[in-house]
Amino acid sequence: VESVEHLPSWLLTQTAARAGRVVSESFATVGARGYHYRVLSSLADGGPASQADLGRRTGIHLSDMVKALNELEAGGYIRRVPNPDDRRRNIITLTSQGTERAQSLSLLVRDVQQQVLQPLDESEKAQLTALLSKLYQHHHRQGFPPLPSM
Amino acid sequence: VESVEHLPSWLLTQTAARAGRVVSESFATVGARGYHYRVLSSLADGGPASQADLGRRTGIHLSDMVKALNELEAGGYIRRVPNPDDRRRNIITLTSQGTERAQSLSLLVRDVQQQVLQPLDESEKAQLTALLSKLYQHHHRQGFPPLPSM
DNA sequence: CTCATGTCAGCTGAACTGAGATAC
DNA sequence: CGTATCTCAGTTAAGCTGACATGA
Repeated sequence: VESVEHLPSWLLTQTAARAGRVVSESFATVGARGYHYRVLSSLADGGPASQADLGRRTGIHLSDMVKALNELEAGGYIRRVPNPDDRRRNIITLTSQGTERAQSLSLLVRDVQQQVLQPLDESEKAQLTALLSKLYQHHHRQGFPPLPSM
Repeated sequence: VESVEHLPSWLLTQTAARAGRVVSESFATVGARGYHYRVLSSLADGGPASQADLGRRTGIHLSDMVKALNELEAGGYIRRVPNPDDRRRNIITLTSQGTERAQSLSLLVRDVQQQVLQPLDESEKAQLTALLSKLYQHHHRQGFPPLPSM
């Protein structure tokens, strides 16, 4: 039995837990959650979309998407408009408040990134991002289902 | 607002979620959980300990440790013996079944590692482990409290 | 009929919080 | 006294499952 602390999966989940905690705490100070940021930035980045599309873009389950959008709608950050071309769907759009919110949360995240990755120099940060990206791409595409709504 | 998919913290939590899921599913097939493995391997690796010490070694909270040990004790994998030198403490020891269990779970994890890290070659795996280890060490020691029981 | 969409209620493992009893 | 250990009850965000009604 080898030491747990050298297992990549252990290190991965532990550092992720740290990072997630720091991000969550940071979001909590302004009354937001991770899902809010992901949805808002996806809308700002990729434009209006249906809820199902948003789920695919962000990796958030449809059922969770409903909840997140309820909260964002209550806060005045997004609007749900029925899609006339397909009456099953809503078109989710950012309000002006939502655009501002997306920007301020984005700044928040940028600060937190530096906090989490502080012990790494620039080339190491790039390395880590590249490696994680490789893993993410691989598991996202092949071998595993495209995540939500399956 | 930049794309979420290039943020290290996003990649970190997403890949960790994948890894965690694969590990969990693998454990579930033999009726175990992540906490079980961490506790058993810590005992096999570092020898008998009090519950609080185990918590520090594994990064598991004291309250969760109680639950995990209850389950492991019910399965016959560990024993709780009162410490005569300090009657607040228990001495947690592995049974022979627990030793076997630690080994079999360890093999399971080894397979899962390869599954998760499959897209990376050997030097990339080593890089990733080194980078994560650096982050883990940093956040474990300085800046953040030593995790459980604080 | 099949499939996609949106909604709702609930579950899980992991991490964490707070309170209390006991013993150092 | 303060501190450490163990236990128990509860909370959170994230990810996930199943069921259902509606419409393409």
